[in-house]
Amino acid sequence: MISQNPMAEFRSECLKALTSSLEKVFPDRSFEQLNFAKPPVFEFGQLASSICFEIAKETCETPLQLANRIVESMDKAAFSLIEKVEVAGGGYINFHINFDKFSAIVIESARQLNENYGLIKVEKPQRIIVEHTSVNPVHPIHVGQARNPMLGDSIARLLSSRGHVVSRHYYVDDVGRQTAVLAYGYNKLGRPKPAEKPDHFLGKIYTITSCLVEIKRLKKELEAARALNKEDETPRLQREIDEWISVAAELKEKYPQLFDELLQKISEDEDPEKAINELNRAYEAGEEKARALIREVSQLCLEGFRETLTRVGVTYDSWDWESEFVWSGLVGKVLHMLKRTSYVFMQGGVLEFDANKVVRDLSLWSKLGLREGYEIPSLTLVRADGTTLYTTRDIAYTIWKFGRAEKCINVIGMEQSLAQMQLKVALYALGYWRQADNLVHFAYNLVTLPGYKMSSRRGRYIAFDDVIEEAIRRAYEEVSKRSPNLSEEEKRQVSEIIGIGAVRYALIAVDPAKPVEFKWDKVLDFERNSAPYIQYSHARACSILRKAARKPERASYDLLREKLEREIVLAIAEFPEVFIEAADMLKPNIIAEYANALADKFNTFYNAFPVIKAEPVELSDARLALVDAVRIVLRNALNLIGIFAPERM
RNA sequence: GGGCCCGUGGCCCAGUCAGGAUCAAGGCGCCGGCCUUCGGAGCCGGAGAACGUGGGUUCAAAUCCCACCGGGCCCGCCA
Repeated sequence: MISQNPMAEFRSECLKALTSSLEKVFPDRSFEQLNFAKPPVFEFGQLASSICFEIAKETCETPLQLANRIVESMDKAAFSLIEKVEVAGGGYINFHINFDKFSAIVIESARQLNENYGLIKVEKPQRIIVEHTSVNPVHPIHVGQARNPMLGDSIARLLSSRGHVVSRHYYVDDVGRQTAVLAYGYNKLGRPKPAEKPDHFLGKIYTITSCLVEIKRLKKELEAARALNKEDETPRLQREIDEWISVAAELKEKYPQLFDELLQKISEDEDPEKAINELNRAYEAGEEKARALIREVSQLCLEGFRETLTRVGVTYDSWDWESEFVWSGLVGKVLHMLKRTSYVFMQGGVLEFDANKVVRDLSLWSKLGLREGYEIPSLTLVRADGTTLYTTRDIAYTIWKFGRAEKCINVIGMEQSLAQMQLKVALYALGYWRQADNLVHFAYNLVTLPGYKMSSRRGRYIAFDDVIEEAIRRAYEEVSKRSPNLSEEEKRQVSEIIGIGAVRYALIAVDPAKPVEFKWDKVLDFERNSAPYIQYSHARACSILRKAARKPERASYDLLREKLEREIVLAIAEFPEVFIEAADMLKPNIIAEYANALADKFNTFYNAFPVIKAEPVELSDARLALVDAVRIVLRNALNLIGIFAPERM
């Protein structure tokens, strides 16, 4: 017998047993929603019901007496996967699995379904767009931002394995000030061909340009403040100038040649700030020269991103250029639609969206998870110079996405929660109720550096490429030390897999709501509770199977009597349910935890019992099959979070 | 000032949304063992926790409710 989801079979048998017994004991009462919990320890059985504590309130019996009556009236003859039912504690009903049967089903199911084991499909697949990464193409991706593609890609893998039709989108933010700043500096330099990875090269140009322009702007502001005798403004401005000057000193130190060149070229300009704003305006207007320049820079930067992300196993189905939505008139159309609602007003020359009025009129508080009466700030839609803002364009983009999917998941840092909420409110205001309900902001917390705050504008960050490089370097050292027999080629391949796995694992294993503190030793961990540890356990399993050099054809699963063996069988049986929860609740981290826990059990087993040399051969074969099943589940779990499972390492 | 998120042994972290049972699960570090088998990136044992504080709900609270304290983020004609 083969089962897609063995634990669900056992659960449904328990439910049937409990329900029919309850009907006998309480003919007049109906019971809805009977839940089973996993008992704290294996000896208490594998599923438990605490229903008696609830019913006891309505009767004069104690939970214990009730539990005894219910268990007594169960039809034991109908048990198949249930070995026995016991009353325990103050009135729990504990269901024990019949492992003689169950082990056979679980192990054979995992082995036969193989790469499909655990990946239960939904009944009604949806078209889902997962938008993730979307780093502005003005500097290399840094570790802080890298958490995004790791989470986004894992979510996409989970949903796709769940049977949904998933499309991975990268939203290229080429409209806006930052890109204009970079393009301005790049143009000043005469559009040089990068001699290094393009995003790293452009990152330097962006930071230096941004810094120089900022200093110039602040100095002008300071002069103006002095001229107008605004004494209260000057100290703040002076402080800001000082700070940027120290950033400039850092940059000059790091990139002397590039710095001097940009300083000289930018000094020639009377008002760089104005030039940048003009470039931004021209680009939004779709003017040819601006288009050519900004697209060239952005494309160049994205080449670098693509290289980085492909290396860690992240790819996209669509690269959506923000500018397209402006040029195609979609943003304008959406603005037009918004203007026709009663939720838009002019204030000081800018167009504002009154999100709060929408929330009040439509009573959206509970939908947005807010306290009733909370006032949500308004959103500026259009600048005084007629250019649009990020969130405005995002409204158009979101509507576009919903033309292609029923559900949209935006993987975006939690610092953008308010903007994402305003975006959602705008959809409600426009009458896109279904879409708004299906717009998910998958928020995650930051990656922090112990010493200082990461700031891409100040050029203070650790590039993701450097982290990957370092991870692979350390993995190589480790592999060379531990597996000197591997060929040079194999060592390189394996260290790439291990290094990248370690990084991916570190960035997704913690709850996304919590911040990750970036420490090299933590991210590049090769000990327990890490990708390398799980990969190692997988390689060990492969090694046993290789050494055995036979198929486990005479396995007698009822010989798997050890508690540890049964715990492993149980863990394997639970994998499909863990997967369903991870996919439906968007929780990639529980896959990481699960894989780690299974690897723990497997290593303990490995240490405690012989497999190949076990006697009799029926037991040896059963253990071999168990090892094979563990191998399959570890690999499937790792693959769900984008980590390869090597057979040797 | 308002909103959102987080607070679990020296450090990191699971469990909190769907409340349950013996010691609140792991990891790092620390102490002591295992070079006996199939890979020591491993295994076994030990010390170490008022689950931020105070109330409340419940037969039962790390988990739900209220208040407070501490930390982060946001409240821009940035993204």
